Amino acid sequence: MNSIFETEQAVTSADKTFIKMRGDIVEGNIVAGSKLSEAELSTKYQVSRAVIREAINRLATCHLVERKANIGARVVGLSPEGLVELYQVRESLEGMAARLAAKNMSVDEIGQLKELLNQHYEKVEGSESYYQEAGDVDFHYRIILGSKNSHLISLLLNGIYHLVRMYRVQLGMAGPRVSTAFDEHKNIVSAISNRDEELAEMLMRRHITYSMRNIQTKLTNEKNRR
Amino acid sequence: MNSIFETEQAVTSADKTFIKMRGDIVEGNIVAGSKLSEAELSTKYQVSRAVIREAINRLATCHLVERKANIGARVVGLSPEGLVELYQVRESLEGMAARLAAKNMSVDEIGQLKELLNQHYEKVEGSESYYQEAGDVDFHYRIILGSKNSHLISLLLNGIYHLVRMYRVQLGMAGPRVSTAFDEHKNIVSAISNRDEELAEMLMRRHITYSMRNIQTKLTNEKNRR
DNA sequence: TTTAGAATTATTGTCGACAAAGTTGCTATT
DNA sequence: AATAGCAACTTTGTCGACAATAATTCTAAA
Repeated sequence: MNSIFETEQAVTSADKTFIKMRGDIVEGNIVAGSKLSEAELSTKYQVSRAVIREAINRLATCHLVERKANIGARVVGLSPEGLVELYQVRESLEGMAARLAAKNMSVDEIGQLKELLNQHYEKVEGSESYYQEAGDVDFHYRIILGSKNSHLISLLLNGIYHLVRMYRVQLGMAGPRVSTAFDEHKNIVSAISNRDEELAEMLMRRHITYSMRNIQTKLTNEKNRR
Repeated sequence: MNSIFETEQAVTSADKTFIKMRGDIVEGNIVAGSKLSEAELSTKYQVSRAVIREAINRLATCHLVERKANIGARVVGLSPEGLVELYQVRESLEGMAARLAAKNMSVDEIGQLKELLNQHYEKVEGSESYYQEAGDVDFHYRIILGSKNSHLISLLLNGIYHLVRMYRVQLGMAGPRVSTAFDEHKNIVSAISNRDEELAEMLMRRHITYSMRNIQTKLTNEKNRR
């Protein structure tokens, strides 16, 4: 899926089911806001209800579904408000991640990050609009991992990022903002390279804020079109 | 336990067991770093292994235990590094919470917050060293709730805060810093009251950083004493 | 016709048993 | 005596059945 790491190796049946379901939710195959029937899913994914229940619990910890006792689970709904809330958290956590990355990334890792940036540049130059998704995700992933803070990594990669992807995929975030985003990435790397924690955090926060505004614009345009 | 809200009403058996276990882990009745045997816990809490498993899963989402496939779960270990990582996340999230609280709290809520502060002041004046725990937690809770951001609230209250408490309880955080902290609280409320988002965030971040340094000091003193 | 209540149906929660994987300790060979 | 491999045992993972709770339907009274 995305280049660097397929870290999560599913060993147990619940693992696999969880990952499948998560994909189906993010991609919209299981529609946002819909109710999840354990029995139904059990036949659909060919596993017992026990593993479905475990999968649902894990999805709940990613904030991809919401569970209510004795009532059941529903897929989270997508809304402009939800998007804003999500990005506020993202801004906060990734800002900190950038700060810590500036502090904790090895020179080697920073070198690789610059290398990645060069690859992106070539893609942008060649105006292959490839860039957007995978590249951007890759960039952010490296910085998050560079923070070396396990809590942060877990919250972002196992939690928030799938919801972010869900918004991106289902609201069709392709859009421009490519070259702009590239410059922002470049400046962030520069700050990290200079070990300027403050600046790295600030730039990352701005970068994410801009990105949110970009999505919001599309969201409202989408609305007006109807 | 803490004054404002006993929001989490346990309806199902797994809920209750989860809450009991969480308490036992935070209090140290189940010792940090120890392995959790499902069978053992099953007899201890008088419920089936299924509900123990569910409870353990939820504990894992709070980062209170770590699960490995086909091997089992162990209670998280307490370490200086872990504490630092935890507080970095806390700084980031609660900073954002304070910022959003400055934006989103109603004048009424702000009034109540000031009221709370007055109560604390009386306690501090009368040199009842009551203050520390409950009061501080209460203060932070209100601001977090004041952010009106459901992700933030969930991450902090259902997640991080129990781990924070675990450190506090098990490393015996009583300590001074009472009057100092009180002034910091006052300034934060002041910033929120003035709707100064930037300042509120900055002050909250500092407040948490100081608090971490305070704990760290004790941790190292503790170490040297041995 | 509408609504309150009871009976029925469907869905989630809990349980004990079995399957699969991991761990430990023994045996045999070098 | 040390180690590799096998066997017994322990622990976690998965399953289907039953219990408890919520949703629905039907009936009866206003």
